[in-house]
Amino acid sequence: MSSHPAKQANGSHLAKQAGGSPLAKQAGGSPLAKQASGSPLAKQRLRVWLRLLAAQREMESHLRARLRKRFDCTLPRFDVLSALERHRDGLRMSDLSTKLKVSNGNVTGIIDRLVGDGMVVRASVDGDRRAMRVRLTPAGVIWFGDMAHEHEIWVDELLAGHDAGDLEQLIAQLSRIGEGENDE
Amino acid sequence: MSSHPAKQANGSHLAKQAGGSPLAKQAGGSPLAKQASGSPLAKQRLRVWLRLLAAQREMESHLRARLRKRFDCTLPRFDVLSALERHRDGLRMSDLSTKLKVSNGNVTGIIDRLVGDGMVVRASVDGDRRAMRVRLTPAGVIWFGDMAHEHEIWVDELLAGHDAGDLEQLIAQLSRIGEGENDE
DNA sequence: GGAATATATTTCAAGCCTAAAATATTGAAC
DNA sequence: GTTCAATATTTTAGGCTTGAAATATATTCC
Repeated sequence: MSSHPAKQANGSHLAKQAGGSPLAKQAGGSPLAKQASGSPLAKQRLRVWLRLLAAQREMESHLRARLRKRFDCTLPRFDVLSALERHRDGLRMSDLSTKLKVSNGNVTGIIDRLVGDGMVVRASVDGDRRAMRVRLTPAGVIWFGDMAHEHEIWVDELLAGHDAGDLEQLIAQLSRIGEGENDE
Repeated sequence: MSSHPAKQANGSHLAKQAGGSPLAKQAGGSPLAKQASGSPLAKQRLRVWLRLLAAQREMESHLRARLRKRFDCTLPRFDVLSALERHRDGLRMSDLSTKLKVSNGNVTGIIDRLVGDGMVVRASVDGDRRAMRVRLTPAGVIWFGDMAHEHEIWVDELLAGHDAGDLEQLIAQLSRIGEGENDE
């Protein structure tokens, strides 16, 4: 996951950018024209993307390690349980993949394992024999409750350096990235 | 990846309060007002984490799809090539895993495949027969150059809604998350 | 020099992930 | 009612990812 081009192979063989003026000439007509290619703003956006990625990885890696050591649970499993916790009446497989934004096949595998652990159950949906409704078991509810509690503390610690104002700024800026998407 | 506890079924055992956060007081009214969850600030931090995750996934998923369709390349491969592009004299396997923050075994597999594709080569390091120096091949340089160029445009598009001020804010806030880490 | 320890890399098992193909069922058009 | 497209899920193939164990080489300490 990620991508840091940061400084593309400029000076060598690739034609790439006229070379003279740093401000792109704005090749006008051609839709395939290099557009924003070397602009300072594009570079800054690239920097933001790399930072975003680094921050996400940093936090995810901490959370994954803790979840594993303390609860022998993975992040994907935690995510699924979390979604199910908010929908005690159950969710369909497709609801899960939509909410978590992962592929259908992926959800199938995660649910298989959670079923094997006795944390969730699959039930048929009446009126539609194609669909499956997935629910937390009582054990799943308890397990997730314990984990969620600690998880919140971990996140709080990881972002301890950010006060209310910082957080508000972040929410505002980050919310404009997926634009339109809104879980729940 | 990710994690949305959002509303854990707490109310039972563990005592709360995030150890590290000095600002985490303000739980408002009665002791009971602390409710089934942590302080409002902790909740807000959780919200930020979820947004961060959503934004990252959104961008990553777009970039991955484009990279695949246009260049038949994956993001991890792109990342490795990117690191190597910035170090034409080559990097050791361990340098790569450090820079990309992924495990050693992971890098081994990615490099194996890139070698198979003729985009990088492994050479022994003299003075240390344990180590391997990995370098881009000429074909790798060209391939990465092409991809990096488009990749920058894609990122530019994905963050088109953010102006210089927004970007500066984001960089400032995000930089304080990994705290201390700094690639290159 | 030789033993213990540390470093660099690979291998391994298990799980995550996607895109695409395969199944099964539903719903709509005819 | 049969055909055809859409929907819900699983399966499959290939690749990514981790943490831990295994190898091989270096270094340090005696």
